[in-house]
Amino acid sequence: MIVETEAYDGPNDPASHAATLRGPTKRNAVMFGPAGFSYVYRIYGMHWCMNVVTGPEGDAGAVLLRGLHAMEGQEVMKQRRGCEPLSTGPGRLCEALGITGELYGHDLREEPLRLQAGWAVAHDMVGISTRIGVSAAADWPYRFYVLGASGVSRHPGPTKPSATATEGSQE
DNA sequence: ACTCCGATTGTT
DNA sequence: ACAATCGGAGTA
Repeated sequence: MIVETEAYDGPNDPASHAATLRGPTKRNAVMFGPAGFSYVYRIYGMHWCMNVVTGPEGDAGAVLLRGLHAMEGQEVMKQRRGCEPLSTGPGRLCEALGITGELYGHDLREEPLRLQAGWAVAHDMVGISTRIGVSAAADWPYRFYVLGASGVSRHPGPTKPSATATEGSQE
């Protein structure tokens, strides 16, 4: 169950891998395609991160998967990870699920990796904060997470005091 | 061809 | 606070 995500709004978003580019590159090409496909990329030369492409074709929107609450398969996940936590954070999440670059552009309606509808989450259970690890558009409140859920990388929000962004404390 | 640095994680 | 580690993107 996905409990933490971050939104990236393509060319409109300075923090997106599709920002400021005239068009698709080899890496971000899948984001310009239809929704429901996976955008997997390598970060810091060692970790994989996965996005779900969103929006109509040509929009290059994507949602980064940052936190997962395992409901089953913990044993396999633990075997892949080798240690805890299992799927807290985008890199760990991919390692726990065995997601690699081979799944770039994968149709998430098909095996071996499918995205299925979960349960509605009440508004007062959704925390909002700035995105983690991004320097551009650092004040955009595009991170969403389930309050108190296990699998969320960080509950408080931004490390910096800023607090200009909407926090999960209210609403 | 060359340099810079990142949507991270784990250790010091 | 800092290292690990490498390919994408920008510059020459």
